[in-house]
Amino acid sequence: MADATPDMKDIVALAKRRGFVFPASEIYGGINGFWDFGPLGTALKNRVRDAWWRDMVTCPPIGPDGAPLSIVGLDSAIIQNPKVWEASGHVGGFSDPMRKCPGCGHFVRADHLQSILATDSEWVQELYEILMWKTGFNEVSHDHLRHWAATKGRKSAPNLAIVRNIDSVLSHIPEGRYPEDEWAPGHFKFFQLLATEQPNAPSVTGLQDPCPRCGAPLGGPVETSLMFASHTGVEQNDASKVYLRPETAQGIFINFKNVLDSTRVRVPFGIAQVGKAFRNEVTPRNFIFRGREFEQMEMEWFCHPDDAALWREFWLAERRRWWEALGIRPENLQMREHEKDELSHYAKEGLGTQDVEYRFPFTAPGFGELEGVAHRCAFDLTQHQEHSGTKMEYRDPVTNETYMPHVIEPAAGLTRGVLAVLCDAYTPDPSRPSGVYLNFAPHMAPVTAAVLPLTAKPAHVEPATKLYMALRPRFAAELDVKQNIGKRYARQDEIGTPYCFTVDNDTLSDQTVTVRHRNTMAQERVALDKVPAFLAEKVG
RNA sequence: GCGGGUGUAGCUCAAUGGUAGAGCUCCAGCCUUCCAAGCUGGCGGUGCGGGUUCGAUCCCCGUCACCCGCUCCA
Repeated sequence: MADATPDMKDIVALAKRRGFVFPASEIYGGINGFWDFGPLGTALKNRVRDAWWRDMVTCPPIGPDGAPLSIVGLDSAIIQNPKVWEASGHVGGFSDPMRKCPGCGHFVRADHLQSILATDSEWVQELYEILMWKTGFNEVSHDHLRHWAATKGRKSAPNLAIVRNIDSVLSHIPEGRYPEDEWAPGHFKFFQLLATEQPNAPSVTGLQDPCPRCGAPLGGPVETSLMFASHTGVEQNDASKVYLRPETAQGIFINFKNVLDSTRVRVPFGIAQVGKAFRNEVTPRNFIFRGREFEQMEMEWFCHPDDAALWREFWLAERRRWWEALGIRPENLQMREHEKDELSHYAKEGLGTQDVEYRFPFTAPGFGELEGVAHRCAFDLTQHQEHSGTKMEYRDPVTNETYMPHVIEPAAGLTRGVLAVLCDAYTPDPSRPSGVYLNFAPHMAPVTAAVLPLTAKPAHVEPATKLYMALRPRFAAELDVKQNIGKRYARQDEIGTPYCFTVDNDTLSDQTVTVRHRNTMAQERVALDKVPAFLAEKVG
């Protein structure tokens, strides 16, 4: 929508009502993080997927030098040898140690605790203000601390040790000036002191870390993992443990040599794959935007390290262009460079990552990720070479140079792509009976054409059936006979069918039908035998 | 994982500690020459599990799902 942002509730309701997306396992109460695609949702997803495959593998873009790129397809197993995920860094790194607060139940990432305390804690901010104002961070005053703990601190940090037991905590906080000391106010250790009642008690091992929200001493790190685990074979033990892939990319890297040896590709070239991936997200949210099972469209572009910058720029532009070609409004798309500290483990050393983002209704006015274009360097091939002992280096047949190729990875979310296309098409229109229509680009619409006899009389149904049979082999066509014409138009509006062909009495005399255009509701007449050509022109 | 909210038919909503209703949709039939029209008929429901009660959709507890806000998002 260029104007008002549509309501996500309405989109979810329409998606279910018309068979795009259903809650998974709905009759059993559903299951958090999973969704089922209905008939039209499947059709739409296939449209997006097929467009990607066509534009990546069947007919890849023309490269900077004017020659078509070389990209081949792959479909690897969802379950791989577990060593794949150790080598890729997912088993070790795809988990964040979390710490739980026994006081308020707050869950905080262990490695972010200091920065969260420094910037996102209400009670720390209060202390900052008091200490800044009173002493400029240079001095600890028991009077100030005592006053805060007895008043404001009771509300903002009720479980902080100094609030619960002022005298005991003050007794081990030295008073005075020590600007360079690590205990100085503003340093992490100072807040640890405030959170620790008896630092030397035998039952307590050193200083406590306070909860940013309530001040209670945080519990130890809890191991979490975003990896779905399963077992191969009927015996379930550590040796049989396997993982469902959290990304399709590794299937490509571990087949790098196979593809090289079995096809005639030469660097630079790409390997593309579409498939399911699984992540145990902490909080699945926002409809199908973040599910625990989702689908990816990933292409790994292997190139000479010296050319990585060139190809990165190429793919950044190309991928944004591609999303626009799906019919998504350009103003709802943006590119965003990742900050240094949000770069993935495999992209730390490279030229950075940029996302293609879409303005989803639930992120508006902000944007949410559709696709990431990452410079993975030689990280993955190097890791697999080390872990597997298989040489992954590439020997250029012309120059005889041997090197580890770098990888530019455009990794797109198919599931998110479907959501973006759906949201972008959703167009409320109070002036029409359905109140809404889906403004899909004609080539993306699940149903391209509906053939509608004006009445259910044989005189109308017979020519309509004939037309439908002519369209069926080439186009996603529907024949709908039942109900009055208005209801049928309304239904086609709601599922986003761009063209309806209606057979009426005039058809019988002059062999023409009306074409009803979805967006304008305008009608024009077209000869029966010209309908296939009409559609072919519209959907390419 | 935390806090708040919601949960009655496919959808929108009503009602009551005592047989759960309407409109629209959908299906069948009639009628109908272009935008959910009209007539007749039909399908279909209290998220799930406990508890209190003679009796629970309503009250209580738990659970599940969704929404909002946190948190998280290699």
